[in-house]
Amino acid sequence: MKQSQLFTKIKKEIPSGEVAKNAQLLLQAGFIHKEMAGVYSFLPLGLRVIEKIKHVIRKELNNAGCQEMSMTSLQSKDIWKKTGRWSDDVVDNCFKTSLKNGTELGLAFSHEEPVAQIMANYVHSYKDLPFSAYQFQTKFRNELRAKSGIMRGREFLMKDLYSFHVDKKAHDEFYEKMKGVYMEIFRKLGLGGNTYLTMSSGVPFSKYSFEFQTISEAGEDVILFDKEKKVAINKDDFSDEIFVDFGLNKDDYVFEEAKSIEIGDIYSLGTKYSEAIDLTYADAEGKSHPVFMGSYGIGVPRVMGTVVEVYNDEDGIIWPEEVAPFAVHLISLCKGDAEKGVVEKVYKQLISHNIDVLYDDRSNVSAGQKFAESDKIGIPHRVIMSPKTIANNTFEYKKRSEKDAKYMSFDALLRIISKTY
RNA sequence: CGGGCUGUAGCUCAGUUGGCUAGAGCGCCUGGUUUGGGACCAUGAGGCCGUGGGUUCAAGUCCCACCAGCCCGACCA
Repeated sequence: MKQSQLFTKIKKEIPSGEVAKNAQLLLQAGFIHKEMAGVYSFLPLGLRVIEKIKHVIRKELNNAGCQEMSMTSLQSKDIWKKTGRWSDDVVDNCFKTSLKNGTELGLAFSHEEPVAQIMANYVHSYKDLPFSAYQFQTKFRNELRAKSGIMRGREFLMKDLYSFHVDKKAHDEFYEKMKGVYMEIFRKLGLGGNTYLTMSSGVPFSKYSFEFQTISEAGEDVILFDKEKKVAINKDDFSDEIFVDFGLNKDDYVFEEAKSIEIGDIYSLGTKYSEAIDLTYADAEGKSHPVFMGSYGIGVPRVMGTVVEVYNDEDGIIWPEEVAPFAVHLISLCKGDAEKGVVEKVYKQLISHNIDVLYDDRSNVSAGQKFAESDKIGIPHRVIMSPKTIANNTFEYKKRSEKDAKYMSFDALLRIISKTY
């Protein structure tokens, strides 16, 4: 894409009214627009990042045999009444509205009930199990207080996966597998190094669950973790009891304490929802049993915000390659028509190699401004073309994460850039 | 939902004990000089001073209410 066509602009000042670093950097560089507290629109650059994150998640889940679907945000209160979650005393962050005729509706904050309701139409026999289905879908949560930029929104895109098994044993096997799948997702998203599978207290219907916590000062949680052994426990749940329950010896570990961001969670739901919704199957003897369920969430904007919190410097964002809005920022410092033509050709050549490239073709902007803005956007690879480099028949390449540039041939450049694509 | 802070130009902000026609920087328009780390000169446009009420000869400034934003706390399936 040509930068002259991009309607967003990079702002010089940090927007006021945001303390969260992720929101500051993303607003400043034109990735997002704030509609109201906790509600953000995604502009072209921001949407590209969202799509990249979705792509990584989708690929891993599909590989794991999960099926993608899409459920609705509008839900009738009846199914939530079945599980008691319509009551404000049970779930206090549900947005509620109504039809013209007065029928009450809720905006889905999660989809355990709807998905169980749907599956009740298709699951009748043990032969229909197991399976798992997920979606990327907007969730609405009436948080008492929005904070942390895009990391705790009132409206946000969530990947929610639900699993369906005949019994706990079959479920547990899948649950264990998902731990690995999730870690692989976060590794691919660039968060592997400082993300910990963390033991935590569960939802009311299972004593414990696991969270994926990324170490960051911007976090709202605190975990105790053993760096070497990769064991972590949410500070809220750190007790002798948890060690006993997991069969671990507390003395085997050296725990550090750090603030962290919960970027994912996986829950064993048991039969709570299937019993309430009447999602049952017949076993080989014809006896009826409730389906054993699990749910597995990743907040997509929260992952995006976390990446920004983890990867930035005083000049702006530094996107990991897997989630960067573009792979290459091609910056032209040329003014003459002939030289501009050369850059244009390189731009097209990169595209023909299937490389996402943002081409700063603006001719009325100073070099310094282009560099400063490029740093803010944070595209991992930068290629600079100037009359000098063209005359020398060389390409100037600089990584966003490094200070110094290198000069190389087009082929060498291509090798570096296309390594991850 | 409790406590605190803040709403003035597109953005970041200044605006004195209430006092004339509302200020700066950035951004934007126009013209010119520039071009390797947010260049410079000149010119111009741009305001319901969050909303409503009140006090006053006079309100951006004081008072009340409401709305919105931020922070701390509580909350976070």
